[in-house]
Amino acid sequence: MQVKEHWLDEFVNTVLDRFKEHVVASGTSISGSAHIGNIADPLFAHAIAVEIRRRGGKAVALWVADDMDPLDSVPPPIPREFNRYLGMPYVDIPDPYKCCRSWAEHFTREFLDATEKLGLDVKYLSGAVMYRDGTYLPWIRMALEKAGNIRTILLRVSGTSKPSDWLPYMPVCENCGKIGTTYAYDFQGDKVLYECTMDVGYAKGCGYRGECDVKDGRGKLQWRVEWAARWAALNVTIEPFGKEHAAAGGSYDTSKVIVKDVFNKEPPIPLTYEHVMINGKKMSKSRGNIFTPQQWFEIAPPQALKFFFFRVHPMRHKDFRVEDLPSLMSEYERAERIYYGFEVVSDPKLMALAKRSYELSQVGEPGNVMPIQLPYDFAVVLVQLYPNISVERLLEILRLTGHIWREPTKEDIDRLVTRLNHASTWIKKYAPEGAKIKLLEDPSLISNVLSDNQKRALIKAAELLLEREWDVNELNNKFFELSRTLSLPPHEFFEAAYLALMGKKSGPRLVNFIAAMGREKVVRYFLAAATSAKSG
RNA sequence: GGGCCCGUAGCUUAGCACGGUAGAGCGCUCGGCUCUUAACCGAGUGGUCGCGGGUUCAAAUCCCGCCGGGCCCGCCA
Repeated sequence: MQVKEHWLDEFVNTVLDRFKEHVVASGTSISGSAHIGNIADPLFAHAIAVEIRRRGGKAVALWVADDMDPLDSVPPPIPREFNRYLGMPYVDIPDPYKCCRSWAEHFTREFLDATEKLGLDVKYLSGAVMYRDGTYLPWIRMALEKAGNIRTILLRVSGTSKPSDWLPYMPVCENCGKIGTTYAYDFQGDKVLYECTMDVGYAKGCGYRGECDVKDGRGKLQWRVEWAARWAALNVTIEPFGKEHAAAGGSYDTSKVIVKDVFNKEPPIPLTYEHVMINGKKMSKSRGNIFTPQQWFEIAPPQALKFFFFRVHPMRHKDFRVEDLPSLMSEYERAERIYYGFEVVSDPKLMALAKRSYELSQVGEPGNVMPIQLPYDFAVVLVQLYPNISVERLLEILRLTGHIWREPTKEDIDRLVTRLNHASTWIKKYAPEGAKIKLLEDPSLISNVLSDNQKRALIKAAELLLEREWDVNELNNKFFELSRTLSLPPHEFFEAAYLALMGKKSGPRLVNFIAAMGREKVVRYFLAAATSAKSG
């Protein structure tokens, strides 16, 4: 039986069967801060291109910023004053954060910053620039000439009926600057006649009538025509896109007919994917219900975000729950161990898939030696026990716990420190209560669940702690001795200690915990838990 | 009105294109590490594969129909 290939490799098999040279396009609307789901487009485009090249084909990956689109809602936290720009193209709207020349530039930079961190080698193109520099010009002219044909296609494929004078071009209104509200009804040569009279819900036309020269780049093609024009202009052969475009009668269905019948070119091979949801709900820029790559990079490395996408088939639903990040991270760490042969999986298929998912998730080539791992969930405990832990102390602990199996390099140490920072941010911003190490407010309340023997042990332990500062291993031995002296099974002593401190039966290694808390404070907790029952 | 995806152990899921004894991880339980405690190791535990039909010697897998969950298109991109 043949080993099942990773879905990406299977996809590349099918595209290489068609031809050996490819242009892989992707595109994103610049409607605000991107969310992690928007990364799928350039991520897949890049990975496909890399794999085609690896197999001896030719491929380039593109990412187009759809920056001529009209603003149709102002996403939080951008102030409501920006409602006055509704209907205008993103390139003409000021930057809400005032650091860039325009809205488009700001959010494009933000997006490119994320693709760079993810190591995505995608060629950046701007829609607005392509309208200005003539890239789209031949296709705009053709679309105007064959507008009747396009109207027929829209009606037949998507059931959208347009008036008989409708043209697939949206000029920017010279008077009010809006692009979403203009209606182009006639043209002579490159001059398009329009009236700014449309009411599109989020914006209303100003009533101005004018004309616009398509060579000036002050306008855009209607989306489904634009998409087809982009394929034609850039010779796109492959494009990943979200399933909203893939529905029957949706934009892919329509654009593929337009590109064939109107532009006389072939549509790209699609790779459709399901959207990423957050906490079981759809991410929506306009509702502000998003998780951004920037937020991701505060709590986890870029490789893990890539892994999130590559580990499952793109058509599967993916739900990101930030409180479950540690389990995603441990899956990633496991894939890393499998990749480097430190862990063996009995099923060769699973093993191959884990390796390949790991490999695809790297930024650049994977290193020769496995990085020293600090499991995310362990990091979460460490940062809570030792909020300001030094590198020396960290290495000492990791040596004790067996995580360090070779001399750490500078890169290893950087990764470990980054991991601690990530874990610490995660704890502060997103951790569920269960992951937090929290001391009891009133340890005396716990006394009624403790046995007399457990209370005696806590008192003895408190006395021990008062004696002097102990070495952690020494203290650990003392705790075992103490339990035996009282004929108390050691685990009952430890349970009592955790109950007294946090109201739970287990916790991080007790002696470390005590060292982090400070012994005086621990003594107070132990005594309170052990004594108050008699008085109350 | 139309389309897509998902439903497999308490949880997360692999397997489904090409039918052949349901497989992991987490959790849980127990044990080990002459002393263990949110770190390490081992074992055990656990599934009417959403439901009902059909095809077949044989169905988680193929076909039809339902149910439940989610998303999308039909307005704009």
